Amino acid sequence: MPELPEVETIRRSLEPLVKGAKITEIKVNTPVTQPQATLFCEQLTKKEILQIARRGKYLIFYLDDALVLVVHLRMTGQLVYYPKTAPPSKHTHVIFVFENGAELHFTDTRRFGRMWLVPKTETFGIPGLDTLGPEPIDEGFDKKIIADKLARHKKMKIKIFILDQTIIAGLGNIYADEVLFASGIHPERRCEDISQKELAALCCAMQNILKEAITHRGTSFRDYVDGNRAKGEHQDFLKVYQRRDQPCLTCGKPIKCIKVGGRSSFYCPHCQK
DNA sequence: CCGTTCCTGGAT
DNA sequence: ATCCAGGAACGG
Repeated sequence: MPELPEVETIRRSLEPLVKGAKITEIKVNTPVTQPQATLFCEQLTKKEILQIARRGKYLIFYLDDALVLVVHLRMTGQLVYYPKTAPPSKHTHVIFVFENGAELHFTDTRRFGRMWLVPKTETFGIPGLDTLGPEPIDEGFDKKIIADKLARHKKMKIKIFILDQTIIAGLGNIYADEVLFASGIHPERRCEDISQKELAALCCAMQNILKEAITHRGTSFRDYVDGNRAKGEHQDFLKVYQRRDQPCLTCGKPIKCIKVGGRSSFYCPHCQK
């Protein structure tokens, strides 16, 4: 489940490989594109990749000719670069072939991932991308940016709040649990009960943990790999996620798992109030 | 604002 | 054979 650190790691691994690369051919095996395959391929052929950016969990490929390719990997999506032509796997949905013979494969077992080809304008015309909240690892991200939103969602559980991409961009289930543990906040606390001090701690934990996870090249729990198919290391540093019944690394009491908003939520009942 | 849906592979 | 994993869109 690529979240901000994983998507950023993919961006960093891919950009040096495809910057300046010219697309000579696109193969679409599954309808995961917008517009549909024929138009998608037609518009993308002969375009050059100028740079790759990221917003939240979205990858944004800037192309010449004022076109933008946006990719969301959702749960199991992968974007892998092959220096030479490579055989597609069972779940390879889109292949970009470059002038130098290299290929970029989009594979996604669960087919939740999506690609959009849009003109370069101020907004992308992609609802989830246009409404994204602030980047938690940007300079100047702090509690002032989200304090008003916290006040406007009094009854919302704090975990649901930080998972909401319109409030903060990039957190998913793994990092939401890790961030709440680091700030000593129970995932079911209501926004109205979060103090200013706790909000500051939460923002601080977000920046620290997401940056640390990027340093570790992301969390490879099952499917995630970067643009070179390399796994990350951050799974070795997780303190609560997937650690049900294991001792809390702070107090030694067993980690609990409950459902919050239908999502499994790991936390320490002693350290998180 | 909550629950359901999409989708497949792995666990039970 | 059935359940579960979860990001985001959608319906009530």
